[in-house]
Amino acid sequence: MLEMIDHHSDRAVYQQVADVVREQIASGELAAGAALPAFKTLALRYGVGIDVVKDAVVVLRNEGLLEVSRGRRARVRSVRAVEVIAAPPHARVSVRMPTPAERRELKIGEGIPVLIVRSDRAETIYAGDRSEVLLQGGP
Amino acid sequence: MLEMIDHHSDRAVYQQVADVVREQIASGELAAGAALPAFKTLALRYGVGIDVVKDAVVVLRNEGLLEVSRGRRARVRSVRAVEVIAAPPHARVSVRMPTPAERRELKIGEGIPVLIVRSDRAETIYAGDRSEVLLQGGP
DNA sequence: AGAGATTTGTACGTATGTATG
DNA sequence: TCATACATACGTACAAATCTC
Repeated sequence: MLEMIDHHSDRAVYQQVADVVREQIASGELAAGAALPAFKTLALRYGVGIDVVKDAVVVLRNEGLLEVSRGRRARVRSVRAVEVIAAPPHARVSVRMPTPAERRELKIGEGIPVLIVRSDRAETIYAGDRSEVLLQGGP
Repeated sequence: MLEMIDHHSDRAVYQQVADVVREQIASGELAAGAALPAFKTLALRYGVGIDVVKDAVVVLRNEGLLEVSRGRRARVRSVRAVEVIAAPPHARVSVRMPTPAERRELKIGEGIPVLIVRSDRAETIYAGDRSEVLLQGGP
């Protein structure tokens, strides 16, 4: 396993660790809901410090791939049921990361952006992992 | 200034530092394009370690509020010109964080999500800080 | 153009706190 | 109760990019 990490590469070691885990998620080797090995285990496996593993996990959490909470293993984020939002003609849809207040109110996890739908008067914000916008058109 | 950080609060110190800077950005005290003080300066100002400042900056970078690069001060991200994307009726719009490959190809900064527009056949991905989607109106 | 100072990035070490199982 | 596991926070050191003179 140690061959997978090159300490002399231009790419940072913690990014290399993130790359390996990201690929394992993409390939299905780590399925949705699966727990990662403990940080300490990963650190030993790849021959790096705990901090490096922690930094790699932060990267993947901020990509929306992992759910991390204290006291339990990091888990591959499950795909959530998506609610389809109907938007009227002339509505505009944009995206950004939520503020901490929005994350609390909408119960949005780390690494999940929000969808913002603006019509003539109203502006509504949706959790990006549970919503998608359907553009209604026609007469 | 030290009164702003409570080392005995339930809220983590690095989150408190992030809160202070976030509020300075929101209030305009730190304008778009403005450089933050050096990490070392902030650490002294708030009576915390360098790592705490670094962690706070990572939080704000991942919220899309700061641009950070080696050798130069962190800067408040400037609002970018937005290109309006016309989408046909029945197109669906969703959002997520980009993969590293997408970040490279579309030149997307840290903390910036992508907009995904799917019509019957095509799926197109746009940088979330430079694009918004407009539904073309009816007849 | 070049040298040196500044600043952030990365990596490792250590310790303590707190939630989970 | 107890062990496990992650979060936080202090420290140190060096590398690499940028800026200043």
